[in-house]
Amino acid sequence: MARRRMSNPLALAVLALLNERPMHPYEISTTLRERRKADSIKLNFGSLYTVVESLERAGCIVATRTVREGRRPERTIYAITDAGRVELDDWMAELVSTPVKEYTRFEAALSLLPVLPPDDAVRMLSERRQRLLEESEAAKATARLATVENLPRIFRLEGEYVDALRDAELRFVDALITSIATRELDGIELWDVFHADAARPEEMHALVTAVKEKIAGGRWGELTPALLAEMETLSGGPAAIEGGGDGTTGGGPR
Amino acid sequence: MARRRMSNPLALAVLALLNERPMHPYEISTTLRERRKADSIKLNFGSLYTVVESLERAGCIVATRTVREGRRPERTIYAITDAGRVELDDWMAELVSTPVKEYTRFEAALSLLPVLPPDDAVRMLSERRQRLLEESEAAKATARLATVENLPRIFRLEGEYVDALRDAELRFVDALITSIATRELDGIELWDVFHADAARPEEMHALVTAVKEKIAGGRWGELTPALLAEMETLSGGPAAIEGGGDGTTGGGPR
DNA sequence: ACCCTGATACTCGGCGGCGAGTAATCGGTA
DNA sequence: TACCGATTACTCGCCGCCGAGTATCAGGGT
Repeated sequence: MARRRMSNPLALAVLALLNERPMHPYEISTTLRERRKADSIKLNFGSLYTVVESLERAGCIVATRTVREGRRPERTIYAITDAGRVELDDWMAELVSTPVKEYTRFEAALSLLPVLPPDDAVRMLSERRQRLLEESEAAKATARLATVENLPRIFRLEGEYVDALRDAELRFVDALITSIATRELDGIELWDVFHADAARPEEMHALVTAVKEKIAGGRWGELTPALLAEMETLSGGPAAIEGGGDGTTGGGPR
Repeated sequence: MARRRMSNPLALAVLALLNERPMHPYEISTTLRERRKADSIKLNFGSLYTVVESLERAGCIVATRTVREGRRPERTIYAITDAGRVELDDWMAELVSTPVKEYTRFEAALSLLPVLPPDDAVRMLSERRQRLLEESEAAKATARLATVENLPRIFRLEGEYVDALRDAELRFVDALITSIATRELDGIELWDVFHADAARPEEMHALVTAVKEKIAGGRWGELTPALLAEMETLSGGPAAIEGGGDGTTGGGPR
């Protein structure tokens, strides 16, 4: 039991299917597609065979027999082991009970949004908003159809989850667009400045540094939960961090 | 320009920083941490150097000079190119304007939730709920501190985004827990049945198959937007898909 | 004068993901 | 019967990701 958990959720899906009955990898893949699991768990052939092999090495599954029908290629049939069943339960427990940070592209883009001129940002955010609206409509239609077809909600939980997240993102994008367009967004004048005067990187850098000095007395980039805790435990004034600014490596806003 | 876009958002962050001024990779990494970008963009040393090398191959950045201070290891300083600036803008535009499906662990877990007994599921979901609540509190505190410290909202957009998503997830989990605990969840009797009678995989499989037959006349797994569109364009009755059940592998449409 | 810690600045080997490629068979058609 | 495309069932090799490891130096303490 000294092994580290696999990271690919596809392995979890494999365990879940083999927990129903033994299968060969190709059947696993078709079943996954048939049950729409592939919408929630990234599936492709290469990874599937990699993952199966790795599960076998870990002792979670065993190749029971290889069958050949006619002169078709051999099919290796795998079955789950007791260790595999334990792993399945443990892994599910961990995934359900413990939230972990996931890095999304849009979050990355938002953190770099100031590299775009505000006008462009509004235009692109509006495009995103439009696309999200369309997806949301399609999702609602699918949900209606699911109801009509008597598909119990149990089998659509993932769908409802992504729908909920999409709607939240939609509201966020909506509000963001408005606050930029109406120029209510706090700090928008800084954003303008990055794209107005600073035609050359050199000047831009000077501006960024100047801005930095004005925020929190140069202690920018230290607004972490850790710092917060520190400030609250140390009763009294706002925690004089050693030495004002550092000067050297100092960079842009954030 | 015949190259395909890189997939690692870290490369985007590198471009964004080099757009301010030339740097060497290690300084990029420290700056990224300093500005808290590493909270939104996965950063580690290995990937950083891989990504820099790959950007250089693509002509987006160039090594301008290598400096050595004292007998320290050499520092290779990179600068962005015109092609790199174009790439930066294009990539940002794409990320902001086009939503793409991201696979999260929790979505995967939800899609496999029926492998857990309902009681266990409630317990684990409650644990998640608790953890999310704590994260949410910490986030609110951080936000307050940011306000106090005069950090303009522009530089906290990513944070507000993840906060919004977390709150949405919290509401979803809350509702889910309730609907399972009160047994209002549609289809919960099926869920019970998986864990009640079926002590052995064989019987479980029989049950699953039986259930499958009852849903939408065996056409389970076909509830896709594509099918929906098809049904709506073909005016008239609910689109008699060719032949009732297919029996064998049944490949769902997609 | 000596050591120890921490920051600096990468290097390297392995592993996992992935998608194009392969090869055989089945079913329908001319 | 000959052919074509779809389906079945994988294989292979590249490349990106990653984190532990390495080597150097500055600064502070004793």
